Amino acid sequence: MKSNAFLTNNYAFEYHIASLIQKCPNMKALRQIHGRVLRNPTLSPQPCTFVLCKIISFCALSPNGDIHYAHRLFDDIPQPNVFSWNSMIRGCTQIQNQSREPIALYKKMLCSGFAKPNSFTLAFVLKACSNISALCEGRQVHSHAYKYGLDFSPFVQTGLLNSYAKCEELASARFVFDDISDKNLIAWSAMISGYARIGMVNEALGLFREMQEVGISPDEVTMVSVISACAKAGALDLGRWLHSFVDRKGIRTDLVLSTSLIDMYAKCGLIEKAKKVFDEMGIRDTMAWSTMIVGFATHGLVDEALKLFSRMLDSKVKPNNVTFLGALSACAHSGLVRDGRRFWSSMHDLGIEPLMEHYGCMVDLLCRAGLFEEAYSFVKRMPFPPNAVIWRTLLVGCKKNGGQDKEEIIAEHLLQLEPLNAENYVLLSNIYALRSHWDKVSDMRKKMKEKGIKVTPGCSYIEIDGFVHKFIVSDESHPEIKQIRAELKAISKRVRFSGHLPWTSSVLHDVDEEEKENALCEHSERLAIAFGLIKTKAPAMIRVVKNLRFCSDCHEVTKIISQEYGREIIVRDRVRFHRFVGGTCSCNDFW
DNA sequence: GTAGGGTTAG
Repeated sequence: MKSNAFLTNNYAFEYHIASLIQKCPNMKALRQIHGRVLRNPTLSPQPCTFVLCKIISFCALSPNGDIHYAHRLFDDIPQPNVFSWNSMIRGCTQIQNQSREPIALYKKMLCSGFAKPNSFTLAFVLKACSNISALCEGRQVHSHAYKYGLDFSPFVQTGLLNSYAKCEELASARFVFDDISDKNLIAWSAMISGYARIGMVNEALGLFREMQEVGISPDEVTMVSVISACAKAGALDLGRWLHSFVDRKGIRTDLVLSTSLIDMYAKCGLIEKAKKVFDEMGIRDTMAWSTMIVGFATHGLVDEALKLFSRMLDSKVKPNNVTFLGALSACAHSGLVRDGRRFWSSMHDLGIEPLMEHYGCMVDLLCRAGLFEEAYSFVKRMPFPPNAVIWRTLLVGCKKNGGQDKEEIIAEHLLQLEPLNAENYVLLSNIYALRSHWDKVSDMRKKMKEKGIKVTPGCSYIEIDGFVHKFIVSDESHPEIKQIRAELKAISKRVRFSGHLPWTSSVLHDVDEEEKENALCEHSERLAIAFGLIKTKAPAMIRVVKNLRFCSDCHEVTKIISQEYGREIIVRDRVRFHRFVGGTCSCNDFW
């Protein structure tokens, strides 16, 4: 039996070692401490669990640690306690956030039968589930929370909420949230971010108001979520109001919050304001620079984007693959082939490996510039198989710039990779219609029917008085649909009177011209613009966000509306911004 | 006996 004096000495040594580990700067120093522990006779043959846990914890969690070293030590423990399991689970999540390993470790822990999970374990493993959107595993952990009586831990609750939200299981996330009896700031923020991430802006904003009604004040993290929700929905008025809220309440505008504001202003069409927030930042990281560059690029402001890129290099902040995507897409939107090529080679110089998206940008750049053959051979030389986006870009290139002999082979690749994507069939159908290959047009329609493929419905958002209205193509559900239809008729008349004939080739259906024209009028962007014209008075600007590419007839009509109604209209489509003023669009019809 | 939830660009 150990004497009390021995125990005291032992504890004193352990605490001494623990404090050394706490101050440990790197693995070299840690190894020395480890050696000292191993040489201490009072702890031999096996250092006591407490000290070993501390060592494992450092190796697994410290930024200067070494997860492999942690693994080796951990594997030598016959019966690890819950603390060391937790350190390993958390450590693996930190090192590689897309890994399944933490979940595998958790399963091993349960199988080992020696350690019972605690609230830390579940919180860590839930984080790992969130990272990889593992819904099944998240659900299992949920049942374990009940089993081990940990369902009341606020950490486990937010962990569960988050893992459901990351899997876009908002109903389950909400179920967990509603079940929390004493909701703190973190729980509210987590729920809000869940809604925000999938673009449910009204729900996010509703909760944002509710949390304040029950006396919880949002902090900078909450603000980032709601502001990014506005960015997604293009809700400028709400976004502006949230910005003034930040100022009014004295919420700390940190790097992340500033970046979300830049993104929000850029995505809501107010690029000048985005620039102002950017200019006022004290410190800017890669993400802040990239957000601003991508903002300029989507607005077609290529000079600004490229100048900013050089400034970024001057200020010694390293660009990453997103920064280059911004630069390359700026070039693509403006047909700057030489600059695009320059960026492409400087990526290699900086050791940034081009990803699929970068190849996509280059193919887009070459196709838009009319260099179809070059784009095609560029794709042929890719070091990995091209994805559907790249084949589709090439196909659009064929449609505009010849290369008809390659159409069939490209179509084959595309349909092989994405046999169920309606967009491909619509595109092919349009190309065949353009070439008057009516048999192939009807073949496409038949294939879609056989496979049960539904076209992704076009959907547009417009914010009026702090509420985001959603319109789906041929939508009947809006409460004011009657007035909207009347307005659409009036618009049609005025547009026709100005000399525009509808470009009915944008309509796939095999129907007569009048029906095609009607179908065009039902496009979601038209419904949203008509609603904007009803609900606001000139000269108020109209801002619309669309989930798909702008339809070419709607683009033409919007130009005319901007002139006829004296309105500035900004439409953000899936790819970029279109700013219509006095009958012209900022994209110069190059999109 | 040690530790921890929510946030930004494509």
